[in-house]
Formats: sequence, structure tokens, C-alpha cells
Amino acid sequence: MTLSYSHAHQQGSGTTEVVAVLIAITDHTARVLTVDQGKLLPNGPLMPLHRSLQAGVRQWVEEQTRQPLGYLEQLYTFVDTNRRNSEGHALVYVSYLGLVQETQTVHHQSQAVWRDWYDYFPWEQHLDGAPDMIAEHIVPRLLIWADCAADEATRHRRRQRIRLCWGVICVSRDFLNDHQNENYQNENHKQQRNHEVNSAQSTDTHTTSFQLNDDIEWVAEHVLLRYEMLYEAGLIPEAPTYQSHKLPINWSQMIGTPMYYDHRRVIATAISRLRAKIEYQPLIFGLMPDVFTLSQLQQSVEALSGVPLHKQNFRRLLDSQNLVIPTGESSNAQRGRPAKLYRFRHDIELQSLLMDSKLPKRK
Amino acid sequence: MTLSYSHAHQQGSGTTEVVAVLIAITDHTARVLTVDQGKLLPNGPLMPLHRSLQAGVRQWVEEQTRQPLGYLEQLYTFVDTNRRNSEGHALVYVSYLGLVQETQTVHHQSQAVWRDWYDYFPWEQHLDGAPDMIAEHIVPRLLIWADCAADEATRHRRRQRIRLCWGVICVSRDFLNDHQNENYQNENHKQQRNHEVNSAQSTDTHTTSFQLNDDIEWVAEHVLLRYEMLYEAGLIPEAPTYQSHKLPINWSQMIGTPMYYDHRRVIATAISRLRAKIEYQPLIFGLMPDVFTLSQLQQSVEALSGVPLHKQNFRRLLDSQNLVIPTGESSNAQRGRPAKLYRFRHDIELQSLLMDSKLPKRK
DNA sequence: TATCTTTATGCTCATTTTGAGTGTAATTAA
DNA sequence: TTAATTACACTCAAAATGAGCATAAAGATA
Repeated sequence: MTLSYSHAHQQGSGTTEVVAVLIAITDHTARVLTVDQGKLLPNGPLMPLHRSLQAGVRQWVEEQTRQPLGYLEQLYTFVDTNRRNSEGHALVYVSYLGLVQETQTVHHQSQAVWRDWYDYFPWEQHLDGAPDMIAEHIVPRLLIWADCAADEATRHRRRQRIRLCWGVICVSRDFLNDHQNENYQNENHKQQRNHEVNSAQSTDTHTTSFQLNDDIEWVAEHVLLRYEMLYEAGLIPEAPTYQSHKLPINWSQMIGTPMYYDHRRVIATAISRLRAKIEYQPLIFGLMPDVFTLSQLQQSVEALSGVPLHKQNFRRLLDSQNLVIPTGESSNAQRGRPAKLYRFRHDIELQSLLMDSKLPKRK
Repeated sequence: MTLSYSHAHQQGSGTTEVVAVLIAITDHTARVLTVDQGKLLPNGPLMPLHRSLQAGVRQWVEEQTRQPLGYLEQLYTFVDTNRRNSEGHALVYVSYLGLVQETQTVHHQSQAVWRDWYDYFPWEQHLDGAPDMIAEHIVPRLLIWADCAADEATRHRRRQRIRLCWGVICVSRDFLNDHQNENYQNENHKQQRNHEVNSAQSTDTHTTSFQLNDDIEWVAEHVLLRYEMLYEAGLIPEAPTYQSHKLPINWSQMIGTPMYYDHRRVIATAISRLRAKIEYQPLIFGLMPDVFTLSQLQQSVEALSGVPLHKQNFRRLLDSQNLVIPTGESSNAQRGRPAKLYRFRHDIELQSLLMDSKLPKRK
């Protein structure tokens, strides 16, 4: 692990750092701004001259990336007990989420570069259905982890967590005999992919098996819960319990790009917040250009949520909310019928900050 | 402003502090645990021995209040540039929300005491309709503040904010002529209390007038927005722009108990979070005793949200969620028909952390 | 004891919201 | 000219929501 230029302050006595997760959408892809070869987020120490945390974030991001900042909101505050100052105080770092429109003017000295956020979380991309890696690799490994727990209560809790986080309907034979499971068998005999996978590589005698429900139970905003489960199960290189020799050869290629410190967790926090908030707040407009078509708008929302949306209902919702107005122009950049261009209603800027604005469900 | 015992650490070099907002419900009233005569929240410095922020919160709360902690979640991180350590670093304080069941074993040395949270925010209590103070005192003062802005754009924005935060339908004569207002006049000719109040005390010539919509537009979770607006308008003793001699004699009695530093804002943050989250997460069970009646449960939710709920729909929702199970017993502690006793389904503890569970709208 | 008041709880009903379609219009590619 | 593609208007059934009435079971009161 390198000691990046951006951590020179650790020799000082400050114990507070700010970290920024800047999100942009380019080419229908959600991206995050990184420094240091994609291994770190823009960051820097809070200094006496900063009048607020936001001011600190803005200064460091500007300095490291030359990226103009728009919307900025506080995410979460972490403590890193591995990094301490000379007096033994642990480093506290406050993370921020920023929404911007991508500019090409990245700073070369800090190697600021935009990265597809699914490079870090490949299992979160469900635009063409659930990725096979979930059923084929992740869930089997998690089931082994669940079965390895000391007591039955923990095993059961872990299996529940797996089911709720990963959209798995039935987990392991014991679970099939559960009372609660009767409901699932009755209710969900619809479109479940019979993705029966047998993870007999398990160290014990349990024959764990499960079915993946075809994305019906997938909750897009549980990004952080899923990451934390992988971390806890030692399946993520950042985890202290990670043992690569006990995992398949290509595991580290499959499980996404690792980062220094806990910065990947910070991104997971940001995605969770963004996916949850976009359902009822029109944050998306911070990521859009001035004029856009409704399809472009939908593609942007889909890039964030990772799941496809129902086109007609997306439009119905939009105009019930009165969030956009047609410019009168049309765009025939695409192949088919030209799409009307719209623009965000800036006159209701404030209202939008307060009002609810739900999004339709997937499909 | 006194220097409380709990701030002795400022002589040290740590710049991070934790602050806890502990909530309990007793006698159908939401309460917050305070120290130092109700002027401060439990707090203390983060120390090298603490392995996490949570650990710090738990240690200081335990030490200052002897209150056992249950559910605890991070709220927000503030910077106080007025409090700096010897090297000039500003104090960073991380706030936490805790849900507990009130115990009587408060710590006498720290004068830990439970306070009705509406002592600090009297305008947030809407169980018997909107308090008169909003229409009679708060909104008129805010309108004066809005009219005092330098440019018309700011005035207009402020009036919008007032309308959205305080449930006011129409604000000022200019506003009545707005295009947007036509909608309001058409749509809302229902149950609006014709609470026409004339704030001719205004320094300029505007005859500002408004109508209060009978709680229809009141959004309970905007506690923080409302507090911040009062703060910005200089109507709160904590605000640097507060000028008591320009306000009515009894203003300070009316506007709620002030606190040291920005601790009242921290409580506002907590209430906002709690009111928002309780709509879709069963946090309420962290505040309930082991067994309870559905009416008690409803009263607790109402104590938090500050608005009355529709009884039958509240029940319908509860059993559609399968969150509670009847114990078989009944309680005839009240006057009328005995109520069945229920208990939270601890077996779905995890599910509850993940599942949605919306509450019905007010009655 | 009979009746009233109070609280609990079961049930209905109209309206709105939601999920999921179908059909048609306007353009480009072949 | 035809096929493919994209946009968008409209329908329809199911579910959720807001609001109300009716009945049940207790204590209070006459």
C-alpha cells in the first residue's frame, strides 16, 4: 500500500480528513472520480483555515481534480484506528457525495480519472438481469460462510441476510423446512429462474442449495449491506480476513477493483444513498446537461439504480410531477422517431428540494 | 454560556467529540435525554482508546447518564469553528441518534434529565391541529424577514420556503399574483382555515397576508428545515443575528428552550431523521416495552410524528406487515373495551432492518 | 339493572396509484 | 419501399390509500 501524496498531513496534528465521492454520468454510465490510479478518492485534511467541512471538500477536490462542484451532501463519518497522529488520536474522515457533470479537465499530477463505478461493484449492474456471478460465485461462497458459523442461530441469521440482500428465495435445506418459507413457496411461484446451484465444495456436510428469484427481490439501494456482507465474509481483498489462497484463482479479478483504506466502502455508501434518494428527490438533474430527452433522462436514472425501468410509467410519473418542461425543439441524434427535448424547471428549484417525487418500479 | 464539565478535554489535542440524542417515549410523550440543566446533550471527546465512534458514544453516555443504550445510528457531523484546540484545529463533533426505553436511573452528578422534546420545538406539536403560535407569531415574523431581503429574487425564494416549510398556502400580495398560485386557489378550496393574519408591523409598505391550510400541507419531517429557517431569520436565541429587543417581550418564552452551542440543531436533525425513517422502518419498536396494545403503539408513533393517524388504517397496515403477534392476553388498563396485547416479532428482526413498512397518512 | 360513555376492532367503499400492456407516429437503415 | 427503431398516447386491471360506518366489550352512571 503506497503512502499517497495526499496524506502528507498525517505528520501534522489534525485528525480530521474529508473524502469526496463525485458522481457523473457519461455515455449512459455512472462514474466516480478517483485519484492515484483509481485506488483512492479525492481527499485531504480539514485545516484551520476551512470554515466548514464543505469548504474543505471543495478546496481539496478543486486542488486535486479541477472538477467544478455542484450539489454536495454529507454522507457518513468513519474512524480509521490504523491511522493515528503523533498523539495517538485516530483519523476521523468525513465523506461527501457530490453530483457533477463530467468535465475533461482532470488534473494530471494527481492522476484524477473517472472510473465506471461498476468496476468496483460488478455485482450491482442488473440492467440485463442479475449478473451470473451472483448465482455462480458470490452466493455459494456466502453460503459456505454462513454454514461456517459456530452456532445455529448465527447460521440462520446469516442465511436470512443472504436472502434479503441478494434476492435469493430459498437458502439451504434447513431453511426450506422453515415456517416462514411456506409463504415464499406459495407467493412466489411466478417467474423464478430455477437457478439451482449446488455448492458441495462446502467444508461441512450441508448440501446448500438455493434459487434465484429473477430480480424480483433485488433491492437496488442495499449496495452497502451487500458490500459489508462480502467484507464480513472475507471475500473482499480489503477485508482483514481475506485469504486469497482459499478462493478460486480468478476471484480477485471477479470481485471488483480494490481500493486503499476503506474507500470502496465509502463509494458503496454513496451509491446506496444515491439509489435511495433518487426515488423521491429529483437529484438526477444535478447529473444531466441543460437540455435532454426523456429517454436520456431515463437512461441516467437506470445507470444509477442499475435496474431497467418501465418506459411509459417513467414518463407518466415525470409529467405528473411537473419537473420538466419541453423546450419545443426535438433531437434526432438517435435512429428512430425524434424525441422532444426537455429542460429542468429551475423555477421550482426549491420545491424540488422539499417535495416527494417517486420513481416507478423496474421493467 | 458556561464551560461544562464535559468539555474539559478541550485543553487536550483531540478535535473530535461525540454527541448523543437519546430518545424515549414516556406517558405518550417523546423525550430527549439532556445534561447540564437541559442545556446540553450527553457528549464527550473521542479518545485513543475508543475503537469506533459508536464505542465513544456508548462510553460517554453510560458515564454521564447510566442509560443503557439500544439502537444507535449516526446522524450528522458538525464543525464548530468557535471551539478550537491549542493548535487551532476546529472542533468536529459527530452526532448519534439512540432509541431507548426510559429508565429512572439517571446520573445525578451530570444532572441527566429527560425533557419533553417539544419544550425545544413547541411549533412541532400538531396532535391537536397546528399550534396557534405558527399563524400568530412565527409566520408573520418570517414574512417580515422575507420582505427585508435586498433583491426580489431572494424575497420570492424566502416566501416559497416559508410556504413549503410551514404549510402556508398563500404568502403576501405579490405571491397571490403569481402564476403558480392559480393552482393553489383551484385545488385547495377545501378545508382551509381562513386564518388571515395581517402583519402590518412590517417595516416596509407591503401588506403581507396569508392563509394557513388546515395542516394539510404540514410535512412532519421538515423539522430541521424549519429550525434552520428560524435560525437564519434570527428568531432563535442561538442565532448570531438574534436581537431580542426587536422582538415581542415574551418571544423567548414562546420560541422554545435554547441550548448551548448548536445542540438544539442536533436535536432537530434527530427528529427529522426519526420522523422520516419511521415511515418505512419499524424503528418504533426500539422505543416500546416488550408487550403493548395497538393503541399504545399508535400513540407512540404519533408522539414522534406530531400528527394524528387514522386508527383503522394504522391497524390495517400493521397486520399487512406482519410486524407484531398477539400474545393472547388483553389489557384493560384503559376505560373501554380491553385491548389485545401484542409483541414485536423478534424472529424477523433482520427482515425489519431491510424491509419497507410505510405508515398511513394522518387522519 | 339498564343505559351511557369509552375504547377496540371488523368491515365497506370510493378514489388514487401502480404495474403492465397495446397501438400508433415519426424517423433512419437497407 | 420496407424493415427496424425510437417516441409517445392511451387503456386496463390490480393494489394501495383515505375515510367512513358498524359492532363488541368493557367501566361509569343513573
